Amino acid sequence: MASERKKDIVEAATKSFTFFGYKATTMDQIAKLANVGKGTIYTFFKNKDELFEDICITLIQEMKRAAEAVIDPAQSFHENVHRALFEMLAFRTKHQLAVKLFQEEKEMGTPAVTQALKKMEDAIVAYIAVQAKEAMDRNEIQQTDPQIAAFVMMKLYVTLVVDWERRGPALSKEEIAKLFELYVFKGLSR
Amino acid sequence: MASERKKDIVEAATKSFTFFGYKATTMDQIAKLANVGKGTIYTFFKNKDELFEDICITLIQEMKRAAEAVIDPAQSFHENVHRALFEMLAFRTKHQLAVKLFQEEKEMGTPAVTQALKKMEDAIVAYIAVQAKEAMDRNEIQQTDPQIAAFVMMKLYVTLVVDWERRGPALSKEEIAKLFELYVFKGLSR
DNA sequence: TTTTTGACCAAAATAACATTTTAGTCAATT
DNA sequence: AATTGACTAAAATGTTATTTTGGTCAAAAA
Repeated sequence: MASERKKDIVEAATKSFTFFGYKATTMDQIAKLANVGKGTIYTFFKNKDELFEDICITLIQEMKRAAEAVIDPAQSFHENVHRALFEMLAFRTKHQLAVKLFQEEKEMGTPAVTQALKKMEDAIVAYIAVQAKEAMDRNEIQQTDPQIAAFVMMKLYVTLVVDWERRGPALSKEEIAKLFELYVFKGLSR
Repeated sequence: MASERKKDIVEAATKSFTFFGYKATTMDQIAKLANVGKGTIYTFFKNKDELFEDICITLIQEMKRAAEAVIDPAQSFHENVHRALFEMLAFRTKHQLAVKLFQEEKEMGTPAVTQALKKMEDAIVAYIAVQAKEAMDRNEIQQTDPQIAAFVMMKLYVTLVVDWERRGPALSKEEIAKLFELYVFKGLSR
């Protein structure tokens, strides 16, 4: 089993990316944190970017797994969106990496980070789109472009969770869930 | 009537800000474009930033006027939002200044521009919030936080008009109106 | 042999310094 | 009283020197 070291490296790198961001994390730092010679990192990963991408892919997978753990195909799309939403709100407080990357993207615009976030966005939107399409085929929700529906949901999530904080007091999980339901499912019409 | 010159200056500055953005526009350039000595600008405006703010305030006022020209208090909130939305989509193609500032903000992060856009956002959200509040009081739409409702509408507008272009083909005015109605008023539920 | 290592190197980032550009002033001009 | 453009200090930009960092590889360790 050669990859106890690989695990150490990935763990150290994840910690460092989470605390300092992509740019401020050096390969020497990762090596030191992992108690490994720098060269060892390069036996597992071609370069810094590939190591970073590997970690991002893991993050996406974990998000997916977390969502799938609460989604019940027997339940309605509406109910599952609610469950997944709460799961993501909980996930967020645990996995600070995405939060840190979001921040680095906005205030430094590091290319590798921009690219990584784009991929995450793609994965999330694609995932929601599939669920939405299925719900439409089951005639559970209105017929509309599933890609756009997924994109709008993701953006609304960011709007309520991240953007709103700059205008008013941060919203509680319950408030976010209520508002998400209002705008995505019910609409303002009476 | 001393202010034929002031008008020239404001016109020249508006043109330059629109074509080159805030940072790439110099006071010398504005003076030359307006056929005016540079000092003259400073008899009307304390500094570059104040001149810029003045122009931004005018833009906000024009947007407000354009919206109010199509809004009919006798009509429903729903109908008025539809009208205002179309007016804004038309307005956008005319007044390229906001578009240019949006771009400069995203790719350069010029502080003065960030601040100006924040003010525009505030003005727009405040305006929509008042309309939404009135509609709620008339029991025309669901009771909810009008500030958040306004914020969500503005963000949805940006999502559909600007952000979506990076994922799929730009949406037509009609498509945008349909989607806006779907998510704000009707909701996905059947 | 295979895996690990850290001194080593080229390239990139940063700092230090020189040069140019620009916002804003004001004495002279109209 | 209004206008101007040469002028200045400060900011931006360009240039060069210095340091940092990603990535390599011959040697050491396993």
